Amino acid sequence: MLEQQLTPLVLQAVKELYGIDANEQQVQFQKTRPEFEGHLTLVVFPFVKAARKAPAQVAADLGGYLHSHCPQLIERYNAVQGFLNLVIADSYWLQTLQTIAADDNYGQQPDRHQLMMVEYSSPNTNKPLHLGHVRNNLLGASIARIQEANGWQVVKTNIVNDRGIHICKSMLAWLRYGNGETPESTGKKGDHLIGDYYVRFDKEYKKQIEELKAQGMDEETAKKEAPLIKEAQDMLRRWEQGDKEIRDLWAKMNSWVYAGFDETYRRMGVSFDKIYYESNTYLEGKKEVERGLKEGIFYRREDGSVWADLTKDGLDEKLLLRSDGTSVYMTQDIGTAKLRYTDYPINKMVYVVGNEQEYHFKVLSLLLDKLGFPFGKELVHFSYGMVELPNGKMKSREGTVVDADDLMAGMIDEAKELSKDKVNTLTGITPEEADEIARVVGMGALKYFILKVDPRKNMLFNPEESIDFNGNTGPFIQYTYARIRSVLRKAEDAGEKATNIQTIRLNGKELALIQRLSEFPQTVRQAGDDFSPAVIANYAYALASEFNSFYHDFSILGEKDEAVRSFRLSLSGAVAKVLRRSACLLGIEMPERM
RNA sequence: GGUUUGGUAGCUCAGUUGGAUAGAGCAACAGCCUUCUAAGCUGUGGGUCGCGGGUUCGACUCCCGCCCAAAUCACCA
Repeated sequence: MLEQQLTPLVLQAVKELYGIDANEQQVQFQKTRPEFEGHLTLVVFPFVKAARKAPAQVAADLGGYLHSHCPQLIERYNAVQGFLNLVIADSYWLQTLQTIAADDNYGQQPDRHQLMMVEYSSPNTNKPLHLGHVRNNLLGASIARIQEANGWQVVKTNIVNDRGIHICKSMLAWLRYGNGETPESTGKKGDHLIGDYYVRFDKEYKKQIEELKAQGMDEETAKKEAPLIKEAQDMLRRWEQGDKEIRDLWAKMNSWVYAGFDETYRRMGVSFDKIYYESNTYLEGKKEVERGLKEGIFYRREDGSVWADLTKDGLDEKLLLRSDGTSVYMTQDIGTAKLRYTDYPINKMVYVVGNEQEYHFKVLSLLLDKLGFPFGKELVHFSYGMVELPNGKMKSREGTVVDADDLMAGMIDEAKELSKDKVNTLTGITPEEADEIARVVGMGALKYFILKVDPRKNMLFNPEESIDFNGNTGPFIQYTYARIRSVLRKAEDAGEKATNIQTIRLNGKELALIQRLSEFPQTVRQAGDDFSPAVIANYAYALASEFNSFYHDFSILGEKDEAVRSFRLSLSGAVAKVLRRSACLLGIEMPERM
């Protein structure tokens, strides 16, 4: 890398010119701002005091030194105040492009020989996926790809919350009001069908509460005493006891939901290597808690409930088993962790879970550590922000959720509508291809929209305003790619070749593109270190944007000079490759035409 | 109340160990298709970087105080 090449020379320069023993930290390079001439800028302020000279003088001195010691690399320089702008020779950039073009895995970091498990999605089985899950799934899938690019071996996992009071509510409502409806009989996706009964339960439950209140009961008591909730709780108890009738119903309804989820995951383009079910892990969690109890890590209260005392760690006391012996969320997570580490040699565990659960994961980390799991302390809670609607948070019971299936279908419809005139002008296009383009572009718009924002921040989604297809969007990047592909196809037809050209003069836009391309590996590393697909999205946008500007100003195939034409083909090919790779890290597909 | 996170253009967002005159997109306005795909390109307007102090050659960035918003502190998940 350029900076690494120049740093020792700068250290040598300050030593010789001023007698300063500087360290690498003080050698600060940054990309030259567009309003100045140059590509790389050395910030000389760190040396100004010790040099006892004006900043502009130091910059000029260092410029002269670097230029005379490395004329083949540094063609010119200019000093503006404390900034030394270096003009790097074309030959360096041409060589850089050559290296990039020849590398089929450009950006891929060396193998770490370590395994990272990424948990994401983690749905409840009582309702369909909504926009919040979409953010989770897209982030999880993207992070998995980004960490693979950073040399990790990645196992994607999903913990399905398939048991508990929530699913009992749906089951009960279905038994009472369902008349034996099935996905087949209604033509509804299974997850939506179950979700409808979850909503139905809530409606009837509220009705009962109101009736009880009308009879003079206070709200708190009414919520506990309503027959429906008591029945649901009874159902949960029977489930835990293994009541065959309840278990059969539960299995049937969950299977409907899974078929629905599979469909949604498929459309979303996310997948898992291993799926865990809470109904299988909660007992394991209980065992671990019992062990902790025996070993004196936890304690039992008089009512029989089991607790962990975390006051010494600056946290509170945490419940692990209820007084009736049933498990809570934490118990289940402990069990799931145990099973996972028996199944895989995990070096790092990552949980993609919303920031509302930060406290939970702080506690989980501590508890796993206390229980003697080596991975406890280092678990990563990849905590992302909520998706908010203009009038606040989404609430499934209040019907203010944006459904995942509806959202995806809407995006694809919109892409189809928008592209109708355009796509039909493409030669030899079939209706199937046109549909496929609409699907890829619609999903690309949705994915980019969600992934381009910093995961840690809450983000706003306004259902009234459609997601853009112009500007800083997924389709912008896809379109740039499709245009390049079109040019490359034409070049191939004409027998044009991208060859290794080392002798031409570069224009500013070509040079900016090569420099941008050269930043890809560090961008991948940063995205991995920060767990941020947004870093990749921003990079891809900058690259596409710069290419479009170049494409507008210069002809590739129409260029008279054969060497330049060949170089531009090579450059365009490299841009397409890196755009594709970036999009892939985001889980965005690229159309060959659009 | 404690803890955590955030507050940048009308709106949605970038701004990576502190660096030059804080950037994009959308929306508005004005241009550019007989030339490799106009989902594109070029330009104009739009800012007290929540407020006030401090640290220093230099602060959107670091520190302190305050204001606002969100999350969390459950025998919920």
